[in-house]
Amino acid sequence: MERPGPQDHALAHDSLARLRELDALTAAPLLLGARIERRLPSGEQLVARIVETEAYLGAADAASHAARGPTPRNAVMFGEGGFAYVYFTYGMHHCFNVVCGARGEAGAVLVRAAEPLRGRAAMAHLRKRAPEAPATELASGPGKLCQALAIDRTLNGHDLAKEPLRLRIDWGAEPAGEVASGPRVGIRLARDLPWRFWLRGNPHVSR
DNA sequence: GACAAGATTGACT
DNA sequence: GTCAATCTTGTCC
Repeated sequence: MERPGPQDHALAHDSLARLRELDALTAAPLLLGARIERRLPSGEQLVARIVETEAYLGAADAASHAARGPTPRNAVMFGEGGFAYVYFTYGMHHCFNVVCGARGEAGAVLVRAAEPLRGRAAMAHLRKRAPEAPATELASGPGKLCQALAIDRTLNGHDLAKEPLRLRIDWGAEPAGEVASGPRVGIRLARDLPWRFWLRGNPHVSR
């Protein structure tokens, strides 16, 4: 492969363009191993590697926010792939999703857990944990991940090819480990669908 | 305008 | 294992 250079940004953008061609169910396992890069207002760069995802579709998925059509909250899910869908829930937590599919079709991949690669001390601070807190406590759940990476609703609809929140996907990479799947967590409807994916044995996976 | 539920987490028995 | 915290959103009146 080419070494990183001026085309780096363009390549990153192209890699996200592929998300517009994939539905969330196809993309969810493929996003395992992808990197989230978050630039804090201070300039510090945080990096984490995705280890757990869940797929949410549109009308065909009763558990999805988009199951009953567009609303102000889920509008981003109906847009084109490669953008962030961030929502607030339980009065205190945010959840970060990667929108998938073409404009008009609803779908997103919930990023449930990630492995901190860079900026662990800053993540611990954002999580209100001691600097020496175990890395497995920092982003091992959707709410924790958003707290550790300072992701909130101001990033809803954000283009993930751009600062300050970027997603880097190496589509050609070998799977980062054995991919396991099972029922999604925390939902009431459609609990039988095995649309949750994780890297088996990875200690940063939730629960 | 009222109200129930929620793609969670952390503390506690 | 159980449970409270906390508030936005969607739905129904």
